[in-house]
Amino acid sequence: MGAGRGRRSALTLLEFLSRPAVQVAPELLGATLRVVSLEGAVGVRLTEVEAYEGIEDPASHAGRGPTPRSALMFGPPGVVYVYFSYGMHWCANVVCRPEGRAGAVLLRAGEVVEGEELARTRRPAARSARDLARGPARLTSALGLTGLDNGADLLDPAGRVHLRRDPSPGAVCSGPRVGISLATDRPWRFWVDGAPSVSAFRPGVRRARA
DNA sequence: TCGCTGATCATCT
DNA sequence: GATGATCAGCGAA
Repeated sequence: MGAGRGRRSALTLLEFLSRPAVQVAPELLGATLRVVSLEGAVGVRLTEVEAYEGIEDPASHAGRGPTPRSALMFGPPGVVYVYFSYGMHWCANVVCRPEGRAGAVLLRAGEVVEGEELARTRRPAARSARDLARGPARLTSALGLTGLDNGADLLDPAGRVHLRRDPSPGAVCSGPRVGISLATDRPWRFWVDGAPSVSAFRPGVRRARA
């Protein structure tokens, strides 16, 4: 923690993640998430995230109080929350706030900065490097995270998931969250201005009934 | 490049 | 029984 580097660097990772997701999310931009496996390591520099809070946030998995799935969001911070989406994709969050208060930051997009070859084998459909981790399910897939990693502890140096913050991510933009149909007025999506890996904005649409 | 659609199942009402 | 923090593939422009 050098002098003059801002408040973010002065906080320990635990203190950093103990705050509300809305505060953590924009400062997570530029950070690198690194996942080590038997196949190798993949590192992704985050360019887009979304904040989800607790019972005060209807769009959050924790919006109706703890359920078997969302219980992790009410647990201690620094834990990875991985959930199964649309019957086929995994999406990853970083849990925030002290135990008992729910909050999480959804990892929406990033740039692969380590292990690109391994990421490509996991994402054969990607047409270009920027497509490797463009979108929450793609990002999670490129990193090799699945439900087996649900509950993994970022604060454990011996664990296989690590987070390295970056004090200077560049200009940060914010806007409405993607793919939700509740609380769409909250500008809790944050991204690095101009980053090519930022996913396209799509409003949440309810599927028409058959 | 844009827009639409099918795939597919855990979770919650 | 309906919904959803999505993606890939396709056809049209």
